[in-house]
Amino acid sequence: MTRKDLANLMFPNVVDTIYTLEEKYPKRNLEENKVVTRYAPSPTGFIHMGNLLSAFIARKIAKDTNGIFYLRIEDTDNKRKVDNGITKILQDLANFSIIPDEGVVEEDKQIGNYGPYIQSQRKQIYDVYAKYMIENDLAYPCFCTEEQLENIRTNQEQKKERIGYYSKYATCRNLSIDEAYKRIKNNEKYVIRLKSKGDFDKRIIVNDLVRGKIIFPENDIDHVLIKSDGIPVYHFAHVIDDHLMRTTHILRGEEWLSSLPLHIQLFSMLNFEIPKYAHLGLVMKIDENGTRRKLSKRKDPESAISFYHEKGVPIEAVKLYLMTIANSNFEAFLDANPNASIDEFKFDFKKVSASGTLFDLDKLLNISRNYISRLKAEEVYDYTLNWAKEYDIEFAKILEKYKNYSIEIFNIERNQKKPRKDYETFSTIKSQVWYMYDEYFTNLDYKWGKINDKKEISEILSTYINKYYNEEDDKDTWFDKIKQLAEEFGYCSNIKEYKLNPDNYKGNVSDIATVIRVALTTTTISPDLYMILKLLKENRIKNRFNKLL
RNA sequence: GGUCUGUUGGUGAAGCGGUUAACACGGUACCCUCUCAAGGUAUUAUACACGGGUUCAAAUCCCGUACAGACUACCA
Repeated sequence: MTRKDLANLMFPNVVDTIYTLEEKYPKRNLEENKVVTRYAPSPTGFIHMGNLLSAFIARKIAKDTNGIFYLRIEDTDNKRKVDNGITKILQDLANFSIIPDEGVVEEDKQIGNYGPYIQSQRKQIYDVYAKYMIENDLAYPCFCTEEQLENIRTNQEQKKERIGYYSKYATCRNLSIDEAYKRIKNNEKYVIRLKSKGDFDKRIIVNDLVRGKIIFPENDIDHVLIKSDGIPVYHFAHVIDDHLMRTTHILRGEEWLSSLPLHIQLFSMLNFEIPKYAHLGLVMKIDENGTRRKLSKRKDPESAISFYHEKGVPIEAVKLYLMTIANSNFEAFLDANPNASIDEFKFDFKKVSASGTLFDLDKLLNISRNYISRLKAEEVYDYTLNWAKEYDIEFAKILEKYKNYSIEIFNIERNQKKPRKDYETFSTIKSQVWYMYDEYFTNLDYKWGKINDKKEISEILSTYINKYYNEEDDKDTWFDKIKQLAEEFGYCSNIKEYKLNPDNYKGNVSDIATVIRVALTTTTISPDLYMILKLLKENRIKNRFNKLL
């Protein structure tokens, strides 16, 4: 019995060889500096912030060099698969205009010459390499049961030894070929393990694009390569896929750093060229008890992309935020080039923070606020309407009914060098403009300011509307009249003067303006009162005043 | 237990052997002002985890400690 016999028994149907695969998936015909990256998620539900960040960067560096960004689906774990997993991923990506050049582009559509791009469809390919490794004594079948492995583990824990299947603990590595052959013939369950030649006392130096040189002990653990169901584990699939798909740069989270020695070892054993690696810091959050921890898909709603959709944060703002945490000099770049797009910014690995970034919702919302402030009123209208259609139908109907009027509302103090920044997200807009719509102007709760005497309020309002109000007035005329109104009631029309001699007056012009403001909006806080009067027009102003007279 | 990574003001974060240790968000005050927002000005924050070394010089290099995180699965 030879290794070849054993390999044939284990893989009777393999037709390709490692050489024919090299021909099928040849080196990409790209210039030297062009980068091939990928995003390789598992279809386990929505995309997590941290993953989105790495997808975002992967696409960015591919685009920066006119290279290729592709999408591969890593679905080797059946237990964690969810329904429509691929569609969900595609949707989230599309929302952020992260469109793959190659790979999986629809639930059941793949493009490109390096496929299939779904791991569950690549079994024949993995088998070729597994067979090769068996033949060449680089891997072996292991028949250990769960209990046996458990025993090894507890044994090691007791002796305070390193945990894992290695050297003297790796009993199956010494099984004879005949024995293994016989047991497989007998239909015994087995996995295929790496036959590691690594020495834990020796060091290897690996290079990471964001962390620089890292020194590791060599890997001496006989990791599982192929599970008992015949499906490879991540490590094996990663090495084969990224080689065959000719990925040049691997971007992934820091959680993979520890397995890098294994991956490098695998690349070398298979004579693959080693790609460049960049391990990104994890996206963290502060826990209730004040400690930092990885942003969790399960526990933290803000880790879901949909959270921002629901909140009405513009996607562009999320992208700007991601870029600022991806490259620390992006903010400075934006400062210097306020109108530049993200595409014009060059990503630089040297500017990636190695420590985990704390996810900062305030910062994101601030970016959102700034972004919205730079939009045109029509754009604000469109975005808000889209948001409302999904989350506030009633408001959506009102927006549609009063389209032009709404745009004028959104336009208040917008067309100026420094526009107002009071809309944080699209979901907060309604609470800031509701009073401009008569439909919402019911069940009112007036919050008066300094002047709260009903009689005085009535007198001020009726005097204003009868004696001073004129729809045609320009802003200066309007304000002059407000001043006159103030004087008439014994309030100072000049605030500076009032501040000098407060005792000579009942109050100042702002108190009078506030009465009008509250009568129209119920609140002392609003945008430019002149614009509000302009938009409401005479009849509606009178109606609102009459409610109080 | 083992391996690796990280630690700069309230937060994010520059800095890579010589700096008054940037900048942004936030906080505070004042100015502007019909309110608010914005804007302007100023201000704030005891900021380089700790202890050793190397050096004329260390936030920056080395070692140790502490803390945090990741990995240590037939999950990715």
